Order: sequence, then structure tokens, then C-alpha cells
Amino acid sequence: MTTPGLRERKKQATREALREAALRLAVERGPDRVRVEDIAEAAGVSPRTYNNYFASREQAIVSAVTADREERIAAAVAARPSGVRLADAVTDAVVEQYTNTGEREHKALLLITTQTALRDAFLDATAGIEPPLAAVIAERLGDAGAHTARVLAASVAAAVRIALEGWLRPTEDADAAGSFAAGGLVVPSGSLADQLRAALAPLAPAFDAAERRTQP
Amino acid sequence: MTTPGLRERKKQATREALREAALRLAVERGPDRVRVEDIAEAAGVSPRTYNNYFASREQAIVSAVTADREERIAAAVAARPSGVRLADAVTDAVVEQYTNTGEREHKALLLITTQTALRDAFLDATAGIEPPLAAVIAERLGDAGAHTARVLAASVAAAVRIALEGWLRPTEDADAAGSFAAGGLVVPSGSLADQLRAALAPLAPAFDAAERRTQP
DNA sequence: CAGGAAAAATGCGTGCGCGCAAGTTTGCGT
DNA sequence: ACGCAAACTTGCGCGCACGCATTTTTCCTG
Repeated sequence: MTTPGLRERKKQATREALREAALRLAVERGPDRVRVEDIAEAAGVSPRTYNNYFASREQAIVSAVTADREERIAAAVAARPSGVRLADAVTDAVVEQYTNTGEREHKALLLITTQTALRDAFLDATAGIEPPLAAVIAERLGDAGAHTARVLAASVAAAVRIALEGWLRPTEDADAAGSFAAGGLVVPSGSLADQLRAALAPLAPAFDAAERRTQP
Repeated sequence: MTTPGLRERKKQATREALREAALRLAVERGPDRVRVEDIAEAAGVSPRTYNNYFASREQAIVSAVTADREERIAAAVAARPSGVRLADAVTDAVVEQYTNTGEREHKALLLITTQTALRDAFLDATAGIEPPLAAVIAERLGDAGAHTARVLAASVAAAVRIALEGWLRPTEDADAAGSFAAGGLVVPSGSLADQLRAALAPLAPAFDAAERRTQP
């Protein structure tokens, strides 16, 4: 495992090349002015090979921003000392990994905002945090709570998705939101960190209860 | 609203015709022996009109089973007396709507199990319960908890999805699950009701806390 | 280091999702 | 009753996702 083998290295190199090519072309021309054929050609690979790596055209562009955020979040949770509340560990790790963003990623996010299909792909990508997150949570809860860990991880993913949805829509028709939230106070779309913490807060009691069940 | 107008009635009739045609054809031949062209023809409509109603071919088949389960769940929650715990109301409503299944629906589920694409579409359909569920939960929590309601509803949807995933895989390679749950006790895939209750149980503390915050 | 097995890349063909620009039906006001 | 506007349907075309069979590359073992 020290050397993943040339096989795996070339594989990751190709994936990286596709990522970068997709993002670059999407920035240069419009996002819909680029076909998979162009991306494949820019990466020096056949179009058929392209969707051996990415199921949809949008995934390639989005994955340039998403990268391996899933593993980073899981690692960040694992890095917290075991003394702190699990809920805090998860919340802080998520906020940290979503706000510590480079300049290049921020520009790419602006691009994503413009296209509905890209936004959807970006939101769908959040579901990918569930498996690694479930693993680290299960590690803290012990084997008995493996099932609970899975549910909690999925809930976190859902909450993050909601936070992102609420965040990347500054340009929304005001009347379109009047379906049922006409009662008045809708969150005025604060910073991303605020949105994430607000979305994750309701889940904290569930984490506390799960944690209490294994460490009384 | 008494008479939805002939426009809307024909629309629902077409949707129903497509649903039934898709399910019938999928049962008669194999699920992959049926093209959208066939379904559209059986429903007396153009193929292009077909995906004015359904985004994917699988959605039509699945929707014959799913129907309007979303609204039924929301209605079932609203029907519970306001005295009971919100967590119990939601859990019972979900279990009730997923287990009170007719004979025809059960046969269709067996069909869905066979095809991976159909299973995925079926699982994706569970996300549809979020909006109506968020509405009824928000109604109980008051306008201040609208945001919390959204998160809780999404968590419920995620939990239900996990329960369904665990339920409809009796035919899984034993070693395929050995990725990280090698610790030993994996749930032996009990009844659907058990799976649903087990998946929703970890969320109960979150519901209790949210409820407590509005009615001290 | 040679050769064979495993894995990945590629070509090809099919069906599908969807935008666009007509044509057709429904509903509503006068 | 009539006609107009909005909603729905339909034909057309393009690009894409993916299964299958073949070729090329990587890896391991004797």
C-alpha cells in the first residue's frame, strides 16, 4: 500500500486531468459550451473512458471543487480529541472543511451558481460524505451503535445539503418562497458557516443521546 | 378547488395511465424489455409527452407503487392528537404508511427488487416525503422552528432511505458487507416495520428537544 | 524475464432526457 | 357566444449514459 502501483497512480492522474480540464473549459467558454468530447480530448482520453470516471458531465466540473472533501471531513472529526462532544466535533469539522476554501475553489463556486444543473450536481455531491462520516462516528459509538452512526451520518449529510441550498440562492424571486413560509421570519441567508451551524444544531440532541448510550 | 377543472383532471388521468401502463408492461415482459415508446403508446400519448410527466423511465414504474405516499404520511402525522410525542407521531405515521400495503403493491415491489435501476429510483423517491413532512412538523413547532422542521424532515427521509436500503437486500454477497462492519453484529434484516423504527429511533431525541423548545 | 491473467481503455450501437419551436386544447373575460 | 391568452402536447434534433465486445496496458508468478 506504500506504493499504490503504477496502475492506480495513472488512474488518479487521469481523474485529475479530467477534473481540471472540465473546470478549465467550463470557465473559458460557458459551462454548456463544453461537451464531454471536448473534456475527453483535453485530457487525452476517449469519450467513452470519460464516463468510466464520471457518471454525468456535471460531476467532473463539480468534483474539481468537491475533490475529496468527504475524507477530509472524516479525518477532521477523527482528529478532535475524544473528550469533546461528538456533536461539536462533527459540526466544527464540517464548518471547517466547507469554509477553509481556496481562491480557485471560490471562483469555481461562482461558476456553479450560474447553472442549475451544476448546482444540483454540487448538492448531490454532499451525499458522499455519509459513508466516511458514518465510519468515524461508528468508531466513537462502538460497534453496538453502528446502525445509529449510519443514521446520524445521513442526517448530517441532509442537514448540510439544506444549508448549502439555503446559501447558494441569493438570486431568488421573493414570491417564489411564499408557498408555506409566509409566516414571516425566513433566515436572511447569513454566512455559510452560520447556515451550516444552524442546520446542524437541531441534530445535536440526537448525537448527545447516542453518545450517552455508550458512555454513561 | 371543488372541481379542479377539466385541464387538471385530464392531466392526472394521463399521469395515472402512464403509471399503470408502465407497471403493467414491466410485469408482463422484463423491466428492461420495455421502452418509453412502448409505455407512451400504451397510454395513448407521444413519447415526448411521457417525460413531461416523468424525468426517467424508472420513475413511472416506481410511481405506480409510491403513488402519493408523501401526502399520506403528512396527513397521518397531522391526524395524530397533538398530545403525543412528535417523534412517536412521525414514526408511527411512517411505519403505518409503509406497511399498510396492498397486494398489487407488494408484487410490484418484488419486481423492483430485481432491477438495480428500479431500486435506486425507488430509494430516491423517499426524498419526496421531505417537503410535506417539513410542513406538518413546522405546524407543530410553530413558525420559529420552521428551519428546524426542515432539517428534521430531511433527517427522517434519510433514515427511511437507510431502512429501505437495509430491507430490500436479502440477496447480498456476505463478503461485500465486510468493508468496515466486520465487527460482528449486523442487523439480520428484520421486518420492514422493525427496520423503520430502528432507523428513526436515533432521531427521537432531536424531535424531543425541538418540541421542548417551543412548549416548555 | 517471459507469459498469462486481470484490469482498464476504446469503438460501437441503442435508447433516453431535454431544449426549442411549432401546433392544439382549455379556460376566462367581455 | 366569441376570441384571446395560457397551458399542454407534439415533432425534431442533439448530446449523453451505458452495455457489450475488443484491444491495450499493467501486474504477478514461476
